[in-house]
Amino acid sequence: MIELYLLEYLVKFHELGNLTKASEQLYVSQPSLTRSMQKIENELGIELFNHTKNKITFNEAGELLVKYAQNVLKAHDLMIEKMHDYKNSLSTISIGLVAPGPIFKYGNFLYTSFNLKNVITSIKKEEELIEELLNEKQTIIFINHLFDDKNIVCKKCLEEKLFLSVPKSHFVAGMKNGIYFKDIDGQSFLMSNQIGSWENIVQKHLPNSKFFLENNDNLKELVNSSIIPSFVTNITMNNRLSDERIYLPFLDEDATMPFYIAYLKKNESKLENFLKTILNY
Amino acid sequence: MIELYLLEYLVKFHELGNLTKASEQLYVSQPSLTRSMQKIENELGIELFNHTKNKITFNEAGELLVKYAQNVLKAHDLMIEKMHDYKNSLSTISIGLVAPGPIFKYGNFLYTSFNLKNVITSIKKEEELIEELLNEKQTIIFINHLFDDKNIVCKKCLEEKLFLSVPKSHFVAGMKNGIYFKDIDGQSFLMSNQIGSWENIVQKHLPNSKFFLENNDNLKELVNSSIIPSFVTNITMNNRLSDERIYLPFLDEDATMPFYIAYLKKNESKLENFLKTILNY
DNA sequence: ATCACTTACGGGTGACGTAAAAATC
DNA sequence: GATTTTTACGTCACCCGTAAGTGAT
Repeated sequence: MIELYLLEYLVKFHELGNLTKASEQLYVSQPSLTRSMQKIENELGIELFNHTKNKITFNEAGELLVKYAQNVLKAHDLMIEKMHDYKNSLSTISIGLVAPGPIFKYGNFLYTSFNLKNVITSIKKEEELIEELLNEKQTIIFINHLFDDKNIVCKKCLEEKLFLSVPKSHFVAGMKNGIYFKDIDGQSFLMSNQIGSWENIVQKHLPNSKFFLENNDNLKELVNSSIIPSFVTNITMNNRLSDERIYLPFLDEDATMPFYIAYLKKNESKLENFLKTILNY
Repeated sequence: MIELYLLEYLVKFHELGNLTKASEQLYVSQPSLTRSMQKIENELGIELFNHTKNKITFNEAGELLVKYAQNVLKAHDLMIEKMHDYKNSLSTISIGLVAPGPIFKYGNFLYTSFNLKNVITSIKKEEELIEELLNEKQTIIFINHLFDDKNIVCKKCLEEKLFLSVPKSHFVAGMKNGIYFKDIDGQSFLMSNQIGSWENIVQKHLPNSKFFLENNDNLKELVNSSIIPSFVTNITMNNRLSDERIYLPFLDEDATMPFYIAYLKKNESKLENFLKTILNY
């Protein structure tokens, strides 16, 4: 058996054409390379090089060996790469959501509950999330309805409630008990472009309104410097409170969005810490 | 870099399911295998096994690694095999002949002149041999005519002369000076089935004769126990002489067959010993 | 004189085997 | 009690680096 380190030396020597240069790149001494090449020749019992007094070059057999040695090293490197990928996948968790609320609420716990390097979150339709959970493309999903399946655990974990955010000067600012969608239909709104299933709800109940979609990075700043109404929820409110604005709860039933957490039964033990944390929260 | 011996241990362990059995087949101690498996785990930084107190089994990552490790070992084995094939080809010489005479005459020198494991001889038509020599499918060919080519060396080396072999009772047995083909046309003959270009000659000059073709293994015995005429040559005569028979030279010009040895100029140095031996013989 | 390869020599890492312990069946 | 894995420990192989040697440019 010709060990990989020898094949590595051989290929590097072939690449650079002389032992001295190869030894520098391999961080070994040059005599060590001489010995290694001799060792390969002895082990195979085939002359691989033309040895002259101060020059060593590959003969036909040596060139042939290099070709195959490269394949062996490639196979080894692929193995290492795939195992690292696998390891990475073990420390990666995929969270799927119908709306971003649960991430705002629970995001921090993901990192404290696991030894995670990567958290992948994606907002998708409920049916798609369920399919991906069953295919193990998602580890945890947050959906709006109870889903019953023998392989899945699904529990209610959260209610997100919608609030209207208006400047104090707005004509509805005095309605402290809350308002209904119909009271403000036709107005224009600043709104996040990543709200998932909330989008259906506001468009259904505010059919005559216009929405200025912004990504989350810009939204808060825009809202604070504008008199246009916008939305917050009980979850996002902590981050977005502004003294200049009044926050009025929507009183419609649809303005309360339930979240159900779902995961594969077989992952229950892995997720134990996280589940304990969020369900008691 | 995970060295091949570790991968070999891993795969054998996977194959046999426990370290003790694997250690027996690998001719190492069992603790050595324990250490090796730990070493792989450490090097990859991934848990590969379920360690219980007296049982160690592969987990998902371990199974994955085995798959890739098998590929690496396969690549290594292929490399070794191909290099051995190459080595073997270096110690193989192909001799092509238009007729078997030169092999009878020089065969032994092939083995004493080279470090040969394999000598491949084949009897073919002259044109085919020349083409194969140019394609390097033949190392040396023996043909009946001088062939001129800038890459080829071609020299006369041998004359083979045909003799009739008849029982003492045969009607031509008294013609001590020799005979002509025409004197015995119409007779039946025992003859080797591997005579190459001699076949054309006897069939041309003995158009009314019948030939019983036998392989060389059987021929001598058959001839000795029969009264049927047969052939020998100055080369094969040494092996086939029988007191019961008379050997008469054919006097026709065609009964003397010249042989020319031909080989590629670039191989001259490799063949030096052999050439020196046979050309002076 | 410099460069490139080889040989010689001494040192340290690490892979090995033996022995013993721990745990399961 | 037998089997299997793991830990402990001492030994030895072998791979390495330094230094010196040999030719070639």
